[in-house]
Amino acid sequence: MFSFVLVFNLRPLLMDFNEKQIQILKVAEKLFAEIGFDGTSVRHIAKEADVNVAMISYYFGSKEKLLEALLLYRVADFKMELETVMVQNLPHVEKLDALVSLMVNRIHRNRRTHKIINYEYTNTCRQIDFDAYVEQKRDSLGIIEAFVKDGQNKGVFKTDVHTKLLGATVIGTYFQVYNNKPFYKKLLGLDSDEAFENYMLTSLTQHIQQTIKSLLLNEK
Amino acid sequence: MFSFVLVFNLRPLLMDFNEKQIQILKVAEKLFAEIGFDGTSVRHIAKEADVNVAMISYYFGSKEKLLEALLLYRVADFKMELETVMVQNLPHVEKLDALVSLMVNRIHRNRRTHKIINYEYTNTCRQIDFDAYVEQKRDSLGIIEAFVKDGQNKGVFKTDVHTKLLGATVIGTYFQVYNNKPFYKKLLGLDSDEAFENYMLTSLTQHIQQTIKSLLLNEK
DNA sequence: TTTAAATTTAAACAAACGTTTAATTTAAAC
DNA sequence: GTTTAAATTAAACGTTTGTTTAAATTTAAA
Repeated sequence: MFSFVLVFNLRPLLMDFNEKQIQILKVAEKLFAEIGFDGTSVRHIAKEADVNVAMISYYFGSKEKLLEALLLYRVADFKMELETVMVQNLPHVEKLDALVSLMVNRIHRNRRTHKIINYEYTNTCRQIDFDAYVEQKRDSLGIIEAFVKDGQNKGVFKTDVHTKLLGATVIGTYFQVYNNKPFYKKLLGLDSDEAFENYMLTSLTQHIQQTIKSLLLNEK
Repeated sequence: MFSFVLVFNLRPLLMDFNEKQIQILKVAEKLFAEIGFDGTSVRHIAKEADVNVAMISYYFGSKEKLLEALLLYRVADFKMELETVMVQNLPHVEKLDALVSLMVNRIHRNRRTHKIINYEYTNTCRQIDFDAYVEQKRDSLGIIEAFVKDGQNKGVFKTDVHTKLLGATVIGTYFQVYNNKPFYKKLLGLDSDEAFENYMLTSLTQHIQQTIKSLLLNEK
């Protein structure tokens, strides 16, 4: 009985999209991220996904609802499972590193959808539902805040920190580099997309870890 | 003879736009930033700027060239005059604060155009000239790098820092908050646009200063 | 006052847009 | 084999798009 209710509550999160629908969603994600929501035509999506134009309306209802479906499909994966790091019996310093690393990895994995959201979230004309995104964001920052407070109570973390802005520094640094890819590729001497990708997951991650640690840790 | 050549070289930077042209540019900047380049129609710009639609083609040639004119018009103001801070006879710590403060203020003043660039720079479909932007960015980072290196040589700054990524952390943190304005307004309990604006120029600036300082300064 | 150039306008242009239609094909159930 | 629903298609829908045209108006120099 209980599991029955559970299934129905999770249904919109499980999102039983069929193969063709997922195919469309993935192409839409790529194109929306690359050339923007308004810059991408449904015909372009249809062609790239190798389906008829009408299929988009048939499956999703409209272009806007396609975007909403994409958010529904992806935002579930935004969940960072910060708790799995939190419950580990690690020193605060290492926990902090693990936390930042997890954040960067998750954002990197979903960078396209994150980029779309960053573009569309403040667009007041559109009527897209961002509640799930906002909720995820709030949850993540809440867990971080609790962790920082705990560290502060135990005297490991500094207290004169804008805790609520730590997440902005992590994600912001990532996206400032990602959104200026050609510039940073040249600046950092990365001559291939693979080298850039690799840099994001090693040196950049390390820089962000270092940033957050030096903000929070009392000097030894 | 020499000044003659100089005038002609500076002409595209001086940008002798007339009042009506500037009126169009300002409206375009606002709309491009709010609803995107593709989301904004030339008729919308014309209506808001109270001019005939044809005036945009008449003055700028096309919608894309209007964007290029806007970049030309604004990017000149991106120049941060970091040198004026640099030549001051201040301790490195205070100079660092002044530097970050100047960066945030400049970015804030030009946030709309910066936002447009962040959206369009990686859009491969469009054929917009971003050379001036890239050059400004490179110059600014170059000056910062030199300053950091100087501080490191004098033993004031740490050496194990990703110097080339400092700018990304400053600008990235700013834009992560700015691009999620509704979210952060709620999170930070800012109930008006004025309160948000004020927060950006006080607490957020302070947070970024603190971030960069704790990355660079050796503990006393 | 005349003249020529610059500005402004309403209307029209073809192309592209998101969406719908109605006919056809596919696939599964009976 | 027939039936029924789902999937797929090409074509057409009415708008909106950026841009151009050609006429009208304004401006400023002659």
